[in-house]
Amino acid sequence: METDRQIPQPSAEPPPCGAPRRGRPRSEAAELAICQAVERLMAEGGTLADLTIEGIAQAAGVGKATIYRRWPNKNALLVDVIDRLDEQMPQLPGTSVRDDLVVVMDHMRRRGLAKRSRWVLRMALEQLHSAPGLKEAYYSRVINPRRQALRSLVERGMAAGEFRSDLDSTLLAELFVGAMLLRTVIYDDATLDDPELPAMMVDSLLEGLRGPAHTSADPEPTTPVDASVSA
Amino acid sequence: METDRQIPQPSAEPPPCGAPRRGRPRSEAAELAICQAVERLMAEGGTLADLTIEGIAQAAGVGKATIYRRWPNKNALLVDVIDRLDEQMPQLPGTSVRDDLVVVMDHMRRRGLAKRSRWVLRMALEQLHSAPGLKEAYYSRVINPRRQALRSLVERGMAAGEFRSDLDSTLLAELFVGAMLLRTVIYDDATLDDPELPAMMVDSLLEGLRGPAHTSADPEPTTPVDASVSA
DNA sequence: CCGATACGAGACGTACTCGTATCGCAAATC
DNA sequence: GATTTGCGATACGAGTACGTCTCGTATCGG
Repeated sequence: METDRQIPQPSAEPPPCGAPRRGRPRSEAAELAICQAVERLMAEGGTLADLTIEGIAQAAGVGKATIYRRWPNKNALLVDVIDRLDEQMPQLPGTSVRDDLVVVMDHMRRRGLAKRSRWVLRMALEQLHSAPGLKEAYYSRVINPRRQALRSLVERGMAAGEFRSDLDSTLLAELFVGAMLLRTVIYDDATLDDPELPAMMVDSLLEGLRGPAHTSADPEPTTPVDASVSA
Repeated sequence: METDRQIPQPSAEPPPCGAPRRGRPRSEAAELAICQAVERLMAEGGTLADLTIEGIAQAAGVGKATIYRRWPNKNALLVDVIDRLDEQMPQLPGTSVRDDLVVVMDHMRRRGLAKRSRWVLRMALEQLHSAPGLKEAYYSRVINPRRQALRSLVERGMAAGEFRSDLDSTLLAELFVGAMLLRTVIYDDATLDDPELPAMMVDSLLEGLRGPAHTSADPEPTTPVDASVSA
């Protein structure tokens, strides 16, 4: 149990006020090289345990002491790197919310293809890869049977005419369960207590999420503010 | 010591055929206790690294040798436990595919509430907890800003009438991006190459996933059918 | 020039875990 | 009863990583 010791101040940001820092100043290049090395190693995949201090130091061409002079421990370094991540949002066209949404989701799609992004979540799942066979066992035993069963159910619905049949059954299944898995796995702060949630999700998806705007007359009193705030 | 004869296979399942197994037989209770201890420790959370052999042995009240007599290493034990998991599907009412789907998703919801289930995925995310602050930094820096931005976008669409406004904006946002996150994070074998995927997802969700079955005879595919189906 | 600090490199101690080996004892077959 | 195997407990070696410390060198202020 290592508690994060706060030794006086090996802090990342030495206070520029007060004494003008006698002696050799800290190399800004080293600090940059460390952070960039961490990001590079993150992009290469691997689990949290694979990100060793010595590996980071070597990748950055830096001694370990140079790292520990700036961050009290490995954890603080990683948190700091994550915190400095400049997660840029995609440029939204602003023509319609539907178009903006498509852009956002295409951004997600492309980032899903890139290794570097979503490292934290990917790292978590990559941990399964460090235990050979565990991932395969879990997927073949738990994940895939459920996917298959769900796909069969969806295909039954398509054959019965309850569901649209012009979409891929796999995609249709994912559209149905995606939000639920999101809540149960990733958004761990989201509430799951409402027993009406599944029915609401299914019926909303069946009915469609479109509003009345695509028709001409719309005397809706809610004053649609459609200012192009997409910046 | 002549090591040639002994122990070619410490396999988990000693072949019951052939010789009737001289000496003391293996305790079936020990095997059960081991598996149950693993499942219990899984339920308690923690990462893959927290599941140590000695911890398992102690939790099971068993010596380490008893474990290694049955499984060649820790990984095989875990894979075996995962593989023996009796993942039962929920009983489907079968009245309609929609009702079945609601049951399936409610099953997911309830399992999401239970700690024990989905251990492998949870364990992966729990790894973030082993690095204090990392999860918080990632969520506050990456996940939550995107959630917030997406929610603002959805609310803009609701205000503009493009989207339904009778649903919670958070839920609406999750319905839109759920499937995409599913593919980018969990279903890593799913393809993301199709650049039309986001538009197809968004438009399908807007249009609704219902088929023509609930009406008598109207196979028109494009006209949005708006039956009065209030939940 | 001098003290102070930073640098890269790497040795070092600590702690943890895996997987093996050993030690009495227990439970089965021969 | 002798032998063989399993049992829990635990010592052991090997490996890994963290975080500290030392060494010789480099760079700052004074």
